[in-house]
Amino acid sequence: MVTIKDVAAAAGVSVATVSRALNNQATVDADLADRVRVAAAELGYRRNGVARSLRLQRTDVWALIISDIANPFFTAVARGLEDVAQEQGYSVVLCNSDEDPAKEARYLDVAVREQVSGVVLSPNEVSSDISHLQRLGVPVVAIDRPLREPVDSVLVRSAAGAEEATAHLLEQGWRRPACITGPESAGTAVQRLTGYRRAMAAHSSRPPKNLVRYADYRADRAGEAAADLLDGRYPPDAFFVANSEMALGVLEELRHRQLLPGRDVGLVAFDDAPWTPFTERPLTVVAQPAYEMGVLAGRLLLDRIGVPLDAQPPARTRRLRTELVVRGSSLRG
Amino acid sequence: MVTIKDVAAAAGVSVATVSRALNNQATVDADLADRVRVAAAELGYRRNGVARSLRLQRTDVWALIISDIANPFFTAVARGLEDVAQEQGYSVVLCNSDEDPAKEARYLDVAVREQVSGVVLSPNEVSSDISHLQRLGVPVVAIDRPLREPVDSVLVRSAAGAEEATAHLLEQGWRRPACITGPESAGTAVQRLTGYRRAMAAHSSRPPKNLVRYADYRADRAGEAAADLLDGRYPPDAFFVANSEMALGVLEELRHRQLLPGRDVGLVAFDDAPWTPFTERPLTVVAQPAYEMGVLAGRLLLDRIGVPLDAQPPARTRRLRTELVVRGSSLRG
DNA sequence: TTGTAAGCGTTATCAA
DNA sequence: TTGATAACGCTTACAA
Repeated sequence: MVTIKDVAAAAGVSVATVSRALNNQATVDADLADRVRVAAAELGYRRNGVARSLRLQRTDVWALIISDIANPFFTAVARGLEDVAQEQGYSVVLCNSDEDPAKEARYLDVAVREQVSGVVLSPNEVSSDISHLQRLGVPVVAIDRPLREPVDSVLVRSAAGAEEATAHLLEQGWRRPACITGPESAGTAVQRLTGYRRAMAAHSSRPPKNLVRYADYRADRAGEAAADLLDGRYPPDAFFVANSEMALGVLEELRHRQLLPGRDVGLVAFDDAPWTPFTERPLTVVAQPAYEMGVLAGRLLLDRIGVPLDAQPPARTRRLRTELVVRGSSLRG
Repeated sequence: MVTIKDVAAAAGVSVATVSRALNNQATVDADLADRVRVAAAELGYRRNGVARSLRLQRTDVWALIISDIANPFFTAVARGLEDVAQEQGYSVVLCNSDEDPAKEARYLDVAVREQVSGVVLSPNEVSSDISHLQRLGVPVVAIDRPLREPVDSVLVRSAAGAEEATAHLLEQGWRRPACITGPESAGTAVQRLTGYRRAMAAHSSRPPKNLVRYADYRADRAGEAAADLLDGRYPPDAFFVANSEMALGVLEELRHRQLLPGRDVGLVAFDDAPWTPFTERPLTVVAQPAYEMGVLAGRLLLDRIGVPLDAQPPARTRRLRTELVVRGSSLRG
């Protein structure tokens, strides 16, 4: 490995001068600086980031810990965050907790150990433990899902979006829309259910019962939930599904039963995805500004990095609006 | 920050003993080890991975640098790699090069600087520069796309898969299947085109011309390519598309023209995705064993990590078979 | 079995 | 403006 020492020897200067030259410090003579840069290039020197981090007690790395890498929502968030990061000289490393609290804890630990300078987290549970990061003063931004701890958060108005979606189904004339939501431990799942319930209550003083199922945000469990609902005593005639991945499971079950969305049943999914316009009946969705959320999270991080603990602003929460995109699957006939 | 020194003081031992105890070395007295562990837990000590890496000249981190995070193929690869890594005590950090050679170079540099102990890369170009990693003895595995340098590789039999897909279209009675492939710089794009050409040549001694377009593996460019083909003098009656993301662009263009796959045109995409069974006519695809590829890449990495340079095996290439999954979009009528 | 101390590669302080 | 040197937190000879 070529170290700063080798460069110093080659350029005939001290290691201190090399360090200063390579970090573009103004106090170094232009000629010397050139000589150093030439020597570094010739030797193929690359700064050892580990040593640098140890000395500086910080890195130029942010961690983005997401709960499902296969979910296009999170990949769009990642893009947004990364664009802000790159612009400011940070790198983003992505960690996939896979909806598994143990994996999430592992990656939070990695973030501490590797001294990342900021963490964006979509917590699996509102109770996820970020105390260690907080104690070290590493800024944390919760994204998509709320955290019990008071930290900066970028959320969507889930309840409002869910309410709008459910109201839309009712307006279309569907009588018994069911709700398939995520796990009870996820704040978003609860909020989307709340929105659904609000719309149902607003539409009728005695809303139908037993039309709610908790799945785990995964396709197959959502398919089972749909089957269970359809086999019930008073089956639903429409579905509000709390994310697009679960919509795939529901679509499979409906196809299996030869029920066509937009004709035999109504269907709206929370969360857009690239494929949603191309299902047999294009899918009506509640779109989230995922990319913007990533950008916003990055900005919140930047606001805190390098700011002393006593000058940190209080925790801020940004709640972004969703947009109902009506396509075919929610219409009647 | 709580350091090993604080733990030593609290436990009344030396830092060396703390280090040994926390690394489960056999040579340390059981009682003492317990005392150390208790002290560490009470103080909330976490080992500083940066300092450790500097001393050991290695980390427990692998980098996976992929060319498109929104592509489900790569997310499945990531899952496979991660499962192997976790099992062996490594963490995987994901970097998204976004089909941009500059970003890729940036992340390769980050990998060097941060001293990751292994890199899995889906190169944007066959000429991607990994020389620095090689010089340092950091094992590299190329995945999905070949690299000019001799490194371990996990590829699929792209040409064979493409040939099978195209032959299937021809067998179904489509006369003029077009090929929309990826950028010329990507090895996979070239191979898939080769397979297409092979099938066309095998089927007819004078295969139709001007039916090939290079897009960049992105949906919108593929849509434009489809439009261009359909507006040509002798338009195609079927499409072989080199990945599933581009299939979305083609689907959009077809819908725009009210052409239904499986009735008015034939359509096969290389690369499966979760949504492919749910398009208006379920999409026929060439499925790749993405998860297994990730697992394999991890195993190849493990074979080299910690092995001295002179004991390293020669570069190995694994070529995995694809599977043609016939659904509706390639059928006729 | 335990402790002392050197050293990983860098940056920052201080003196020249 | 430059150089010598200490320090970041850890692991590991080597000594006791």
